[in-house]
Amino acid sequence: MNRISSLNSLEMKSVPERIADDLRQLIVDGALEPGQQLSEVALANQLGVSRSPVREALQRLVRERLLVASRNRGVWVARFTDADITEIYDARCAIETFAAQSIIDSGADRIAEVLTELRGCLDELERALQSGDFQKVSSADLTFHRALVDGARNSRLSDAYAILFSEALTCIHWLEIARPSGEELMHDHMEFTAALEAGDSARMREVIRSHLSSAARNLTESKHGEGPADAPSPSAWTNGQQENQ
Amino acid sequence: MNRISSLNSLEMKSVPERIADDLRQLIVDGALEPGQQLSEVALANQLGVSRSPVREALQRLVRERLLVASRNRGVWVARFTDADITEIYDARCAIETFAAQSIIDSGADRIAEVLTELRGCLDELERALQSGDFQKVSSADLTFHRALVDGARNSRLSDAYAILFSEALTCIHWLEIARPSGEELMHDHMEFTAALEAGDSARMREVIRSHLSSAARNLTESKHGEGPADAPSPSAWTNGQQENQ
DNA sequence: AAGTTGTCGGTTGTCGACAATGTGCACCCG
DNA sequence: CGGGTGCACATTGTCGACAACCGACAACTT
Repeated sequence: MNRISSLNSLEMKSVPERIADDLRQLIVDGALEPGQQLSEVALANQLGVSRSPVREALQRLVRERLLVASRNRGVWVARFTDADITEIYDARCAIETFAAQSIIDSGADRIAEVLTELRGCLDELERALQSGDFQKVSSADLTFHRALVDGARNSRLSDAYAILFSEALTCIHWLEIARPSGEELMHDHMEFTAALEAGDSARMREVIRSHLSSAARNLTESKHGEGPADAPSPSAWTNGQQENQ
Repeated sequence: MNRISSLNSLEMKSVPERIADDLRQLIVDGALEPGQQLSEVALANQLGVSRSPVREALQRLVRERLLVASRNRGVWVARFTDADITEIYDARCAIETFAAQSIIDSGADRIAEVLTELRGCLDELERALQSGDFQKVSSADLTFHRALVDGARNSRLSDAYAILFSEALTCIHWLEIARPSGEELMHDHMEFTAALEAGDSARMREVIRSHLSSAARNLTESKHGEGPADAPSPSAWTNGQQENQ
């Protein structure tokens, strides 16, 4: 990246986008409690901008399901249920499985290309595990899975996957017990790489399914009783109506 | 549904949501040309509201990829390339395949349930084909595929699929040549049902893959030279930077 | 006392005006 | 005549203020 393009990229992001990115990071890192209400005016004052860009950022996060909105009432940090966790990991499974198949179908060159990426991520993951920094481990895990999905060269799937991963990370950070052991993590990811290297679709499917379903099970099994007390979260819709906004 | 709840549902949707729904319908139906610019002020005046709700609606459609935005320049109706069509149908394939697998794994009861739905959609599709109304055929086709995906009981996948189908319909309406023959359509959808009834995952995968890839091929093969002349569409980004907003 | 209705605080929803930005064109200079 | 510069226009981006709305509590009625 040369000097000019790096200069451009400084102001590339719009204000709402930067606000959304910051808030997303706060939620994913667990700095904002599930069920906590966010006020447009409060955020606007805090950030020194008007409500418009804040509002736009919040709407984005609502669409990413990290926030829940109730019309004329407010927005709250999403509280993920077991059903949500199952949905998220099932959806991740759908995308990863297809991505793997797609890569395998793309021929040996593409496979080799992705394998190189994946092995780099694997090294990084090992270093992160040895450092014991959970933040780094999450990040390396994300990078690995994204590398796999991005290997399918499908921006729509990549975008959808990014959102799902944010949700998953949020769940993980609030259910700290659910951290998988380092050995299991390394083992699973090496299985990924091996199955891809072998070009074995069926095995790949099984590896992905098993990895994600065990991860989901870890999350749903840990009784998340340590969550914050029931905040005045959006608990008031009378019928089957979905959340609005 | 009693009289009162039907009254409630009149004002259930927010203004931005209704605007987005209307615009989406216009785009999907082909009433708005690809590459055509949409002005916030013009739409606001036309609808008798201010720019705020219009702006929010446009942002939603941008996120659904039916519109393309360029900061401080405007928004345009998306122009789908062959690469887009491939992406869209690949992504649909990913979701439908997983949904089918998920339904099959849910056991005989769920399968029977979905089969009932699907057979209803099949009847409707046949009626639509006999009527020769392409609008109805599209709608019946949509209902069928949505019934399959919704059968997986995964709201995240269902939402993602809805967006993909809108994109696909938009492509179809602008490439009218690409309409599949009625026989092929009925045949494919009956194959779906049969494979699901048999609970045969591998066959289901193959049926979905084949149906969607042939549909995508129809779209990409028809040289879409009949599209509108090059509008001043967003063609001005200097480097690999994605579209913004 | 139970149910209904009125009021109130707080939040978002909408609006019109202004500022900032990017584009295209005419102009100027070499 | 070509390349760069500055201007003018159109569009979005942002702002502050007001209106509409929802939920909760209190007062009222029966």
